[in-house]
Amino acid sequence: MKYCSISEASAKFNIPESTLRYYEKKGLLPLIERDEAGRRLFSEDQIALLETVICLKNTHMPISGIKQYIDLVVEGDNTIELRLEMMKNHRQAVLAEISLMTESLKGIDVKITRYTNVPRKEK
Amino acid sequence: MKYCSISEASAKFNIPESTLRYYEKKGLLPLIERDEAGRRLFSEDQIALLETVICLKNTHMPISGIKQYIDLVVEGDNTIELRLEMMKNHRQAVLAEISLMTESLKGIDVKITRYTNVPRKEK
DNA sequence: TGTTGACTTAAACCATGGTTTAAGTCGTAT
DNA sequence: ATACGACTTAAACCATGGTTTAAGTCAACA
Repeated sequence: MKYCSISEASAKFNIPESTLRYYEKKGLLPLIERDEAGRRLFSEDQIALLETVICLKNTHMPISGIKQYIDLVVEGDNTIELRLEMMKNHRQAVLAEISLMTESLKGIDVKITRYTNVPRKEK
Repeated sequence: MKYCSISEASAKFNIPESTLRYYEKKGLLPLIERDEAGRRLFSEDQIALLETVICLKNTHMPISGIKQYIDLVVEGDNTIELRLEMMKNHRQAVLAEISLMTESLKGIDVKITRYTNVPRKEK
């Protein structure tokens, strides 16, 4: 296995090192190994987990929710049902949010149209 | 013109009264009239403006940005170009965010598929 | 050997977006 | 008259999601 340092992980995902440390402290990145000097070593599994964390973060799952999910992952295969439920629920929430944004975007487009077609002295 | 009270506005958009007061204080709802007793009166124009505020909020424009926009609206017709620019920029930001969410949703769907097809004792 | 750069920690700090509280003022129904 | 519900204010409070700071350790290079 290849390991990477915090600076490499930071560069890879374009996330500040401070944020990665914060995530670890919050339990989003458990089981991170250290070298003899106490420096974090991200295994490939950790990187994959980080990718999942980022995916959940991008879809606006709160940190507490991500932690719940990660805790289930760590707990092992007998939590797969629960994880499935979580992901299904989250999926619905994400779809709802995308719908709301898409709907609200229409209001913005109306303004763009209106402001574009303002033909001199007309409201 | 019809006017409505804060409780009516609150009910209409399903937004707490405290939030409406907060928005007014932040400059998102300027020029709100009062009755003799000092109570807010939302005119139809104010309600329309509030609808815009909500639309921008739903698409994650920060309060500072919404205030900028509202300030331009209040300033009058000579700011239409600027408003158009703002809305165009915001539109791009919203599209980018929707893209990111949609893309990240794929990662979630992969998990759902994986967890759904876990056929007994297989990783 | 010493100084530089990458890392560590805990704790303090910050911005954002509200929500809650406390104290008070009205208008109206009893 | 009074008591109730709807409203007002300013200020305090809160959660979320980080970021920054201060002080220290370590490896490697000059």
